[in-house]
Amino acid sequence: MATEPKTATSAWALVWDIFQSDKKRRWGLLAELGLTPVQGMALSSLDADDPPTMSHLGGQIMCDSSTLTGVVDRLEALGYVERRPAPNDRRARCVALTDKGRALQAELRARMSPPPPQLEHLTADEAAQLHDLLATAIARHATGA
Amino acid sequence: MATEPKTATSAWALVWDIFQSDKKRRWGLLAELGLTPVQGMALSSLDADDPPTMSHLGGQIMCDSSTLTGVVDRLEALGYVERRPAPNDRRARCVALTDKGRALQAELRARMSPPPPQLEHLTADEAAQLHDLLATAIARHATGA
DNA sequence: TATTGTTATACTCTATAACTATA
DNA sequence: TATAGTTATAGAGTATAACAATA
Repeated sequence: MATEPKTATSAWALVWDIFQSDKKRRWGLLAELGLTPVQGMALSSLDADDPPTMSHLGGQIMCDSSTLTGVVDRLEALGYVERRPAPNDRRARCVALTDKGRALQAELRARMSPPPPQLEHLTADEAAQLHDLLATAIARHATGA
Repeated sequence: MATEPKTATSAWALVWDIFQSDKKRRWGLLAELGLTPVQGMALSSLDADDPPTMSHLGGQIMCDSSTLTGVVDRLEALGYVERRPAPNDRRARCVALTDKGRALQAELRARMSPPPPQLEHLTADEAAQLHDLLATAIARHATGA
């Protein structure tokens, strides 16, 4: 296009480009740990101090309850999580990390946290600006401002 | 954490949060159009003027050749693409959009392009700053600067 | 009656290995 | 020999419907 728009829409398109170009690295990391993408999402979203119920976890990772049954079955077979009765509802079951699962979660988070190479090319000031803009957007959205 | 870091890493974590919170909308859009996530990626990455070969398309959307065979089979059965012989290599086949596929691609791109609600809360100036920072990062990475 | 989770079923995605046709 | 694409096979993700236990 002749004139660059520079709107929220065009900025989002750039975010997409960066996300897409980083996909190979992320998938490779998961594969090295022997996890599928959904297993990685489930594992990294588990709160060690507050094990969610199946339905709560399903809501977090946008996963059907019948799908989640299979996913958690496999994570349990791998020894990363275990199902426990829920305290307040005898129908529900909580998904709790095992020690092995906690260790893998830490490893996963550590390896996933580095930004893609594009963002490494920003100066410290520029990175702080980027952080502030995003934090501002999120905060305004949260407060409905 | 007590002190906010404001680095490229923390900025990337915020991008993740926004991406995650927008997932439901994106998946819903695809479902409304009767497409799976991979089908959506394939369709939206096809260049109408320059149909890629199977292997080129597979590289773009990070998809194994045998997986892609099935994906393209289904897109072809739905009438969105058609396989054509490649001009220079009698082994290869190009994946070309049909008229129906071009229309769906336009619809898909139009519906996917709006930014998530968080970014709508930025002013025009802030959005332009965000665009510039991301464009700078991408440009420096591309030129190895 | 409604909700939580599982099972049954069917389809899609995914990768590995073997294969055909072409380079 | 190497590469492009398909097929066969097996496992994992996905959703719908039916179901049992509990709220």
